Amino acid sequence: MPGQRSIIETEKLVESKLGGIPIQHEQMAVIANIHRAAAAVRGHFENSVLRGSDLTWTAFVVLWVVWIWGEQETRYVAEEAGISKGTLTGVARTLEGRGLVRRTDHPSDGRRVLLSLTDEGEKLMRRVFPELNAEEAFVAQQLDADECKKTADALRRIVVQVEEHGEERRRELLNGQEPAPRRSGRRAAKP
Amino acid sequence: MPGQRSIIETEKLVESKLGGIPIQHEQMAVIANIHRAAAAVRGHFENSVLRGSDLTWTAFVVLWVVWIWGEQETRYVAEEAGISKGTLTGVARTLEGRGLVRRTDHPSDGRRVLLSLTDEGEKLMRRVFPELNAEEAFVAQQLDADECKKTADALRRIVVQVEEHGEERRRELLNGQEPAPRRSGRRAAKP
DNA sequence: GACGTACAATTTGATGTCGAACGACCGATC
DNA sequence: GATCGGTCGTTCGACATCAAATTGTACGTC
Repeated sequence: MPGQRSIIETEKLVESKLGGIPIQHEQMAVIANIHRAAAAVRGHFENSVLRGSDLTWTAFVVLWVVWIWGEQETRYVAEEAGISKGTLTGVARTLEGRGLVRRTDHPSDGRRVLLSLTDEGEKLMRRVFPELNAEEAFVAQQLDADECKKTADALRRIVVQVEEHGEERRRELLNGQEPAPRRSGRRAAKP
Repeated sequence: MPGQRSIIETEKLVESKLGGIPIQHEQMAVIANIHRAAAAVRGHFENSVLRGSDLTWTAFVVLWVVWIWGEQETRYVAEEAGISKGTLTGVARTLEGRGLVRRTDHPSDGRRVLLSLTDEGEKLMRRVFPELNAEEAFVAQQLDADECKKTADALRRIVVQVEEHGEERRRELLNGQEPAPRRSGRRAAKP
């Protein structure tokens, strides 16, 4: 999955494909590498420590959030885990089916649902998390502590940039037009 | 999606959850941020320039590979795009249905299939790629060229580490046991 | 208490995601 | 020219993924 082709060669081809339209090379490279790294790391985790417990990366992240922060409303879990609330419904169902999490009705608000770990879920996380952290150290082995910090900081600034200015940017790009609907997704019922 | 909670607070909780087992903090932070950044950037792309053409990020990457490198065997496209060959089959089917790519039998090897862009696919990429590159520049706006380079390099080293040593590492972790089967996936047919 | 607005999670439909099983095919060897 | 080990893309099953539609609840106002 690391570009089998050289970066230089790729950029030359991109230039020629576009016939002189200027390209932001450094930005293109850093964004491409973010995706490569995320996929490679996720794959390594799923095929090492998560495989034995039959967890996907997403399922692990959800468990992690509930483990660290305790019983939480589902929308906070979704936000912390970085997935949509619709996705969380499915993931929570899977985890509930395996006896790792529990759903509880909110004591005072009938709309809300709380997620918490079962004893088995707690036990699993106490075992799996240190193993996973060891793999985090493994994949980042070639970076010293300072490089880790600087890289983490740069990535955080990208996240902040999208969070703070992304929505406005998307509005500007649309320039007044209504956003195109997504092709997939639920259709309106006939009345 | 950026941790609503503070890093410091999170780390304290992790410590207490584990009761003294030491954790690699810098590595944990950089890996967490890689995933946050990848998800945020992908979401921004899909909701800005890709939305109008009804492309997912994966579909765009596949188109990009075929656009830049020309007609290619599917296994190379999958590798360059960073997805499994099974996934590529589905994505290529979708793109073929929209008239953006074409499948061609390999001239001398009946097992292989070649992917290439249709004229419509070419036209789409000439229009969409510069737009997407502009969004790459937008999300990386807070990083100067040098920071982009350093960050891209650090991420590349993580990818290389996993590619070069991941498989061996996973073997060591198993320590001679056969790997656990994945729960999902095709089952063997009855004989 | 009926009504309306707002917000919560779930459902839905199309698509992506993986690894393993599978069938078609290649090339070599006998 | 039959067999055999290996490779290629596809199929399969379980799951993840999103946004929009939907259902249900909360909490005002009248």
